Amino acid sequence: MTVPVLYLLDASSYIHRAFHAIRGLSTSDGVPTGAVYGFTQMLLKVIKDAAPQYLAVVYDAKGPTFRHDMYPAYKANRPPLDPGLKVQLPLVRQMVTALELPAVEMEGYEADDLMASLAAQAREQGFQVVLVSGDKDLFQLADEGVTIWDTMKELKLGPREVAEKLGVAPEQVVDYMALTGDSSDNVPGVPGVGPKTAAKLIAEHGSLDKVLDAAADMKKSKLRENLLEHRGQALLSRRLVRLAQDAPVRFEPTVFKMRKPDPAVLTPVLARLEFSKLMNEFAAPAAAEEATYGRISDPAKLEAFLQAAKKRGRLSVDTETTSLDVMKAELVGVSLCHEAGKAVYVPVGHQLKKGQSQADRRAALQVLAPYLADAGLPKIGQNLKYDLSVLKRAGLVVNGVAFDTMVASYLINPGRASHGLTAIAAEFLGRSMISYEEATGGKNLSFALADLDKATDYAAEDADVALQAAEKMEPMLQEAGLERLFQELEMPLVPLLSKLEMTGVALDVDQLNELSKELGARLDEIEIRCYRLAGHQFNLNSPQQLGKVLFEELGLSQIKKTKKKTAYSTDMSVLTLLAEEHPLPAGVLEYRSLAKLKGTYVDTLPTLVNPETGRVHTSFNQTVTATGRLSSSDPNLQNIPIRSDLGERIRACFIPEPGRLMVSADYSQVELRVLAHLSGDPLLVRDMTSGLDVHTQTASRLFDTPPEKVSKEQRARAKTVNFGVLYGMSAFRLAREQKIELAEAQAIIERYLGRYQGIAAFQQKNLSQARELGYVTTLLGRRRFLPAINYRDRQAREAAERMALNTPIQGTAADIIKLAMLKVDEMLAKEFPEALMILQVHDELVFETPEGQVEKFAKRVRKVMEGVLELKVPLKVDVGWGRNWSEAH
DNA sequence: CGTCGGTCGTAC
DNA sequence: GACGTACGACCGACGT
Repeated sequence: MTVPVLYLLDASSYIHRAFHAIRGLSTSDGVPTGAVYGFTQMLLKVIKDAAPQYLAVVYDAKGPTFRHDMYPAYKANRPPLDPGLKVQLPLVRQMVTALELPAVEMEGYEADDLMASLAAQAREQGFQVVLVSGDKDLFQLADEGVTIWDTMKELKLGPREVAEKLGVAPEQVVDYMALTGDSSDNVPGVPGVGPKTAAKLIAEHGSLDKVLDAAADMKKSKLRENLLEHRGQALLSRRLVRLAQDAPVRFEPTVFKMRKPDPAVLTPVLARLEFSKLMNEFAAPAAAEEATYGRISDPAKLEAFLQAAKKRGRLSVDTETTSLDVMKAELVGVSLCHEAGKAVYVPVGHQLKKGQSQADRRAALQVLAPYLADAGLPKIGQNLKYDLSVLKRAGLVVNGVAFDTMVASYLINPGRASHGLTAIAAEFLGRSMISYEEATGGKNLSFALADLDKATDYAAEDADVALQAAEKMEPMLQEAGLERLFQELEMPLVPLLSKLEMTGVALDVDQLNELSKELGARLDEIEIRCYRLAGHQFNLNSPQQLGKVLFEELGLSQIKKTKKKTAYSTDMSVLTLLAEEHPLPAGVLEYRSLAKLKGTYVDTLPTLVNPETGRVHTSFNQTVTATGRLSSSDPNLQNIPIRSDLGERIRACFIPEPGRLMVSADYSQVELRVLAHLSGDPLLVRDMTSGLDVHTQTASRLFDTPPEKVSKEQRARAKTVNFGVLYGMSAFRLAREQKIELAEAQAIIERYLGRYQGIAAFQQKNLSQARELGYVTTLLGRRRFLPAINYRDRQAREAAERMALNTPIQGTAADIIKLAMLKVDEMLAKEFPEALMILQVHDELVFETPEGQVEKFAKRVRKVMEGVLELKVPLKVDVGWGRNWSEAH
């Protein structure tokens, strides 16, 4: 039979090391978590590597110990506990508890003493003991049954290794340390005696007592005096470093037996700490019992359920489909819930097995339709935009879209890594959920093929969790002052975005294909030219290979390294500089710009045209950006080129239906106007109101030149400064951008903030708010947490400062255009029912409208957009139109 | 053969 | 050692 092994883990040793090793980790709302994370990782590593059967985490006593009675100055040199660490200590205990690990602590004793005492008892009961710690105090315990494992240094120390390391046997370690002392614990030892001398003395005489007895006869006068004079101090030191093996703890194998953590307990702790990676590892196993939720296949029963929902005044809705792509997804089932824990699933498109039944699709949808369309029945759900689109395609209109948990989670904390329902369930309800894989029995299997019982549990749970999460979130939105933003802006946007996505935009595919051929030919030429210049073929798309050619073979000047310093940078700025030395970089630049546009847009866009609608349907994501902007993906239509000629030709491929025109309306200088409003700076407000050119005015003030005498170059410089202010620019960057000395750049920024004192004050206000409250806000109260703003890590802190300066501006601009989308949509419904909103590109809205009404349409759109909010400066909108998106600009 | 981090480049 | 916010193509290392 194998000998059982007990692992005793020194918590403090690892907490401190983790705290210092991992700086700058915190939850997205600002609770530091580096020490907990590091500690947990280390703990899991021990569990994984050693697979211990018996283990305990051992803590130091919170208050003084018996050593303080012996020696009041014990550990007196320790600086006070860092507050960032102090707040994590209870979190570590929570984590250990949640992992269901046995823990030991005792008033008056340090962890080392408890470990020594437990080890002694475990040895008597026939256990081997491993002391998991980095603390050398424990070396004294090493013997044939006790080893010390320092996981950080990957060291396992038995008596032999201790003897090798210190030069004395484990039982001599206390005597040795009595001579050397321990500066971290303020144990004095004997002055002038370090590790070398101590080891030599102990080896020669055998013990401390014998060393002290022999002191008087020693030859080295300094050593002799020190030993004689500090004899008492040495004896005291030995008492301090000797671990108590008689602490009143009891080793009971059953108590120290490892258990498996319960996901239901662990999940909420991991969620609160935002340890999402660990959360995946500990995901709850399948709850593969019989269905706990109900299933409805009888239309009459569905009717009754919906009547109850109507009476209760709310309905949580979730759809199951065959695809994540809404424009391809077919409805498979609908889950509904109006009372926590009592959701139902209505399958309408499953492939059934023998003996199973589902609702007749048409009958079920017919019953559902009036309830979904009932604006007086508030709808709740997760990512309702998706369900709205799916249901719309199934012929069902949804009104009364009241509470989207994904959107609510985003407003409560836009910085969270995920606003998925699983994350929300963990964070707000402390529960885990059935995974899609479990429900369908595979990763990418269609939901229509899923086992009906599993599908029911999975689907119904979504509706149930959304309902319950919404109840939790509602008061949190109130508390944070986000209620109006949620109710009046973000929620009304949900159906509008659904509509926008479903509308899509038409492409001139023939033109794109033509462009592709032309670009292909030009790329071939450039490629050949580049190979000739390099002397051989290589992959022009590989920065790594290019770096080798440029810097190793051709010997061009190395200008900068990449972020990770692993390679030479070959980005645009570098190649532009190198173009003066050699013709190859210019060729690569040309290749890159063409290849980029060809690969990303010209060749890709046509493949994304939906065969049913003949149009491209992007996703407008409402819960992605940290500032409140929308983002666009699959494809991203918010970064279609505009600056180059080729970009214009790509934009020209975005076209309206025949007989209609493309209309583009964009806010002019919206961020500067927002800055003027938020800061109230008198000069900027005056400039933005007067209609004069704002960059010329800035140049005039920066360079002490009358506006009419401002040169083109001065205006351009002022423009970059104005932009820089919006982004929280550093002097360093400005100097590089404008190719001027750092000192000059500093002077320009100082002069700017001196002239625009309202802006300087606004910046200070944002910084202090972020430091004190931990977040910044936009005009409509949108929040962004910036935990890093109080970090010691300078780079992280300064990045957070720039975010604190930029976010209120960018976020307010986002608030404004979202408001504009809603107001324009209302206006369109009343006045231009044939017009369609097509795209939003941050400060621009794109429409298509019948040719005949375009001028009147443009006028009305401008009026509505300019009037969405009354600011200290007017909002200005430019409207253009044409036969394609390019012409509309 | 798929995943994922790094690099680069487009937009506002 | 980077002025803010995104998305995505491509490469190449890494793990299965």
